[in-house]
Amino acid sequence: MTKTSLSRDTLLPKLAAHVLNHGLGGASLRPLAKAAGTSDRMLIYHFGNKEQLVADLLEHIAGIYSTALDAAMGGEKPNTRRECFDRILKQGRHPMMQPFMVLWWEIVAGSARGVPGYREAADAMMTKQLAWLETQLPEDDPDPAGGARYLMTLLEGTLMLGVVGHETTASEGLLASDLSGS
Amino acid sequence: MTKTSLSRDTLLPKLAAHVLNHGLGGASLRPLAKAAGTSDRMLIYHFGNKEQLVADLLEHIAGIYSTALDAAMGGEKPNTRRECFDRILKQGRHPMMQPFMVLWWEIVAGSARGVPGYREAADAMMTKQLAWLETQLPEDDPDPAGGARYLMTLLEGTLMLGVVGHETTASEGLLASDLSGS
DNA sequence: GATAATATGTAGCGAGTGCTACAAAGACTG
DNA sequence: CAGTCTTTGTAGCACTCGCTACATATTATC
Repeated sequence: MTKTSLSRDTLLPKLAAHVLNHGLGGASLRPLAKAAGTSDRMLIYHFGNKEQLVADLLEHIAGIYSTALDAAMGGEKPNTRRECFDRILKQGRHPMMQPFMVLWWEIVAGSARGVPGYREAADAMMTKQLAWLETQLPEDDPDPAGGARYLMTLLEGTLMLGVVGHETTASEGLLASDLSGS
Repeated sequence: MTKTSLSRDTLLPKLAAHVLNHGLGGASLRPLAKAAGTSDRMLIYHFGNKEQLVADLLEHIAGIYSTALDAAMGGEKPNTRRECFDRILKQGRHPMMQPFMVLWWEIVAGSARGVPGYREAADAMMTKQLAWLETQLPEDDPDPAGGARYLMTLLEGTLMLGVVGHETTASEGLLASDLSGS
């Protein structure tokens, strides 16, 4: 088991990197294997079949995201929800985050379609992000749990509109009036 | 041209029906052809290649959606934005709408990934829906354009959280306090 | 009715898919 | 050293993919 799981854990980061750049649904064994410096034969050997590979990969990516969020924690807290929203939105739109965002929408779509493993990964990532968002709210926020969910709803809606080419007027003009308090 | 486009127009509804039930990205020519009562050979003949077929299909589906929205228009207007939000959310979560919603997230994901044709379709559908949403706002709404965008952001965020298994606490608790005025 | 344009069926190509059978090399254990 | 177990390479299978060559109907035009 030690050797096997060690190999799997060695493979997963490289596979995840490839998936972040080329997508998850369209990925096939041979390109994945080449990206990880091995063969399709060995991927099946280590993961059993492709469905399991995808499931493990999703779990691994959720883990990456989780640790990234943990690393992003800390620093001075914002003073208002609006400030919190803007800060996170800016981070979400950062070019560095784009491969992850693209993959995120693919995961959402797979979750909606019922592709095995996708919903679990999406749920895990969303739960983690909600917990993280709670810690990012202003110190004096009257309802951190509810506020995090409200902000997340607004955030994801805004990001989605951006993906679709409606980042401009989307929520910009409106948030000034509605994002103040709870 | 007449015969050709007539055949194309005959095919498109059946193709769209199949795509709504089985997805767009994973659809391949032979199953599509069988669903439309023809052959892969003829699909290529009528559309040139698969990319063009997908583009035409997306445009056709956007058209379907547009007319569906037009048909849904009318009726008494809601009295508050909150009422408007609830009504549309309920409609969006209706089982009858689910195939369309599933496809919608696939289109969003394709748009994010840059798949040819997806972004245009997503943009068209979103633009149409925003225009429709403006007409659905309360008569006395102080800022219909902005309000539609705000509601759309909230709506799409809520629907996305639902797809991912977070429909419960998502925005429910919060909307009471924040959705009142402009 | 000859000719041409349009429409459709049959068969298949080359590439890619997930996955497996077989064999062999290496490592570990008695 | 013999025997066993883990890891890996090679080759290939049965299948699907988008697409095309070729032949043949069907229809329109002169």
